[in-house]
Amino acid sequence: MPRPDELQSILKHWREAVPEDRLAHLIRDAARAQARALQMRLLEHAVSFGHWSFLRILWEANGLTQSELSARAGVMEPTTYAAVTAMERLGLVRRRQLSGNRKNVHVYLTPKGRALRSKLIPLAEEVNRISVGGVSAADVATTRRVLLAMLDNLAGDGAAPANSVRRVPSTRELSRLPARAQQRARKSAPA
Amino acid sequence: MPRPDELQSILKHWREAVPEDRLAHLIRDAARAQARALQMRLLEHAVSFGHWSFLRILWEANGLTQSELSARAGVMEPTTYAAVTAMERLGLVRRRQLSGNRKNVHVYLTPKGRALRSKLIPLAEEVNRISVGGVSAADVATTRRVLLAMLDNLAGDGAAPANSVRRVPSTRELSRLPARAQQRARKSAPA
DNA sequence: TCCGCATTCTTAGAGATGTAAGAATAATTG
DNA sequence: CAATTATTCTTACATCTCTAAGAATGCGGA
Repeated sequence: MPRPDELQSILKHWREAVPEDRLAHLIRDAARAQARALQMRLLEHAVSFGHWSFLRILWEANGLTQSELSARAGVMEPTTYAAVTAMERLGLVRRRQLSGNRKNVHVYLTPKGRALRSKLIPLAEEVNRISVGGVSAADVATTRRVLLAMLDNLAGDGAAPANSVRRVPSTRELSRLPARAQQRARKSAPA
Repeated sequence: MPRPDELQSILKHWREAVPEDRLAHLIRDAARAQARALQMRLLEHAVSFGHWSFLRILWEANGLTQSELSARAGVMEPTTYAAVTAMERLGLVRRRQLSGNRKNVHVYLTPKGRALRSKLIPLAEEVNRISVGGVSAADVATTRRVLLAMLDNLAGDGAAPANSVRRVPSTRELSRLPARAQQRARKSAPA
């Protein structure tokens, strides 16, 4: 989440040196800028950016299970678990199990969680309005279409080039060295 | 970093329910999909996605200080510090102080770090090629222009609506409750 | 010149997210 | 029906990034 002055610097970077394939980088920067803009606004309502995505799903589909929530949010279950736990502590949602199934945990909005909707949605709309200010609707539509196409193109990736495994190669595998080292460093000065 | 099957589900979501202002969400998903595609390829060379951005900067400007690196990467200094430490441990870079200044720490690529360039750049180009497959150059250009405009629009944000402070309102401030709780939970079952 | 402020690096710790693995429960099938 | 398999939640731990604060160093004005 870069700060405003750094955004300026990033902008400068984009205006000056835009070689060739930097589209991916641009997308990343734009995503971060938007996330930051929204987060600043959400914080005034004591909602973190992480919770926003889950709240938004629940406003549309209250009572989903945690795994359904995970799928819709596009994150793994531990992420959802942590977020739901935090939101429950903040009184925004409640876990409940329905009779007949002791495995599934359904997540329900509390009145407080539901009430946030009318406050938070306008903030997202404001950020959107600011973002696309001065951009024609046609260009926004094109951008949307291109991003969708990219998502489509990349969704097939991962199955991939046949010449190697390349199937979610367990992040650890090779980062084990630095991991261990960091851990060692941390533990060498505990209390 | 969602998995391929989840990407499918995300895609479906975008094709079916695309209400109004979801552009921000789309940008986020696209950024994640691209990051993931690149990361999978980088891992085969023992490079994490986090290191990639720093390496790329150093290939263009070897010997920057850590704070210069931070500015160019658009991240805070602790992030850079951690990444440089990890990369140093992996033998990709070396910290060095120039005589005349004992404060600034310059970061230099090792031969190993430099050699990665010719291996890694093609991977990024491949991801880019896959991403924009089937999209016209004109549409890509439009997308680039729109994203740049968005970045521009959002860069001014943060100074903001005059009716409230809204100046990087210290992420902690309100998330203090859940934070404490998590900490408590973690410490209640240590060794 | 020297003192105070600014810069730079570093440390501490929180939060989001991921992978891996465990436990409980449901579903399926021989 | 019982045993195996799959699903769901949970825990553990790693990584990346941030904010906050400390320490060392450099710099500029009284």
